[in-house]
Amino acid sequence: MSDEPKPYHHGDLRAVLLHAAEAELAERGIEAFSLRSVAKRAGVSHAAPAHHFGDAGGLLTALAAQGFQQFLAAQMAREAVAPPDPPAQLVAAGLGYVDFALERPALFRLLFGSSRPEYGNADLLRAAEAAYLHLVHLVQAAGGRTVADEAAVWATAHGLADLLAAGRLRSVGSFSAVERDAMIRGVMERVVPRP
Amino acid sequence: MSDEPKPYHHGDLRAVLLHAAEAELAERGIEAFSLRSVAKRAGVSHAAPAHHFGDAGGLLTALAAQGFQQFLAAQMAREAVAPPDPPAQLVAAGLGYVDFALERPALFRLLFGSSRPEYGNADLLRAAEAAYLHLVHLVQAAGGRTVADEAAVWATAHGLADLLAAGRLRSVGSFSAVERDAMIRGVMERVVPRP
DNA sequence: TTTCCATCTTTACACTGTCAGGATTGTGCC
DNA sequence: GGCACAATCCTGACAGTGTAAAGATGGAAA
Repeated sequence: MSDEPKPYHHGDLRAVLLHAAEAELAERGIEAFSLRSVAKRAGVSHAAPAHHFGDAGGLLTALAAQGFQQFLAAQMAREAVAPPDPPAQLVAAGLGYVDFALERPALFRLLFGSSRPEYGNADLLRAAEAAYLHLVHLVQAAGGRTVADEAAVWATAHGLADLLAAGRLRSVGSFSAVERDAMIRGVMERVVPRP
Repeated sequence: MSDEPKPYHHGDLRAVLLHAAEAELAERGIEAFSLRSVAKRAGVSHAAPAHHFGDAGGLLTALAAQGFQQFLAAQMAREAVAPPDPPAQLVAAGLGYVDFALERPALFRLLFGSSRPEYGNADLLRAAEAAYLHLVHLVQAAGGRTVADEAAVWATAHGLADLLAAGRLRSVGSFSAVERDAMIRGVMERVVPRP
């Protein structure tokens, strides 16, 4: 943005590339994602990303790791303004799950619907594991004990997020944000564990 | 397979290309899907598909339209061997939904997690609409009346299918097929409309 | 048989990711 | 301060991709 034309060693190229990559992902979608476009947007040569991320998969892996942290943050933001009882916290996590998918659909698709990130990467594994453990913790706090308890909550939130982000749930297309939230709450409450 | 080397006008190139495309999709995934590889597998020049499908998106669109029909058939196969009461039919549809995702994960991802097919295409719209209407019909037959009823069933089945096909539900990784079916049944029964 | 047209091939071009080698700049050591 | 070294970035090249244009082939209608 405010950089003067000093090509070499501008310090935080790695962060700039990650930012440019997410913008490219949001604008062109994951299908047309191009490493050269990212480099061009960052104002750098087409081979510069290789030094920081290895290859295109490495860049998308780093972006996914960062994305999982933001994904978890979106859930926690909803939990922070929800009643403290475990069922309400679980419903709030579902709302945050959908928030993230609707606000950043391309990134959401990178996290859950793409095989380009290398899921053996330590950073990505750690970030994804944190999001997973957070969900498991919420389910257990609400009294969930079985695999079905965990799967029901996760699958329902994930299905709502994926279908809404893709615009497939046509009946919800005309909903306002509050109507949509109310619907999500209603659905999530059906799968929250009941002791 | 049993074709003799008669290059020109071998009759059913369109069907052969669709078959090759699905095989390529299953083997290399949607990320590495290549039109030239499909043509090579079909034993034809790399520009031959253009005449039948226009461009790569056209081929994937036709593949998706065919895929939605098979997707609906997988649900109906489960319904055919289930009790005839509406709730059981709805649970069976969910099992078929997951069956399809597990047996053809790349195709499932093409249908629900890709923007490459052209969803304005008439054939694709018709096939997707048929699958959607079938679900809506089952929900209504079971007593569902609200948007939440429809969304709960669809999202849960879709979430289970997507997460299982991606291998994300680690707790289910060690399950046998019957154990997995039992878990899916248990989850689906929580969101089936109850009058 | 002759003409026409759908089908398929060949050729070409721009774009992509990746690699090798060269240019530039900051940094530790004397 | 001056210098070798390493980190960083650029240039150039290559194989592979999708797509368009133009030519080749063979079936079908006249």
